[in-house]
Amino acid sequence: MGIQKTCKALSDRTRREILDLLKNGPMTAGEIGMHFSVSGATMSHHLSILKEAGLVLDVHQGKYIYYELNTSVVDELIAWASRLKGESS
Amino acid sequence: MGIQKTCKALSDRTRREILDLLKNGPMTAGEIGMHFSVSGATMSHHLSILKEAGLVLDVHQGKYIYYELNTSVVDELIAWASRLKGESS
DNA sequence: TTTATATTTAGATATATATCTAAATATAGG
DNA sequence: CCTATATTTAGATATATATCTAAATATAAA
Repeated sequence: MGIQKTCKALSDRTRREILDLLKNGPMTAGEIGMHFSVSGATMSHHLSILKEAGLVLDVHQGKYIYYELNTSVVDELIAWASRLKGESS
Repeated sequence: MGIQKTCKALSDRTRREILDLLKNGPMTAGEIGMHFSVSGATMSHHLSILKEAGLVLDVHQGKYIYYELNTSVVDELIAWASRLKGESS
């Protein structure tokens, strides 16, 4: 958590695109991976960074792990950026 | 410009702190540098990345270069984050 | 023009990161 | 238990980045 991890997580294009995908609702790691031309291991790496940053939550469901967007951390980013402009939120 | 350069620029702690300093108004590269324990060359590097991202503007004034926060790029970041949540702005 | 100050650029280096393949772990179903 | 599928972890590698010192550029002032 924290703005450091949030910004680092967002500094990679693939990870931002993962978040864009998750706007439409939770997806399994495999489903997410199908949208990108990277190995499963690389996808797992990106997901773990997004999870560490709190930008996604993971829900274990049987054989699958569903990932979903965590908007509260997005709100924290917006709040940080707003303060830069001297605004309360 | 673009969200890629913006996020990369924000992914470094020193650069975020520079932006925080600039909330109080424009400062010269030297003044900014005095707040950090890095060389002038390193400070110049950070300022160039912030400038490339459009997060700061530079105003040459005689022997000095004043840097100031460019809030319009901060607005673009906020807009991008808001769209992640499915909001218009 | 010469000297001093402000800032950037060049070149080097150590650390961080994105990626891969191969192996390990977890769960489901026969 | 055994096999198949989903995902992660381990280890390797190439690129990117943050930092430094030294040199270059720009402007001001003597």
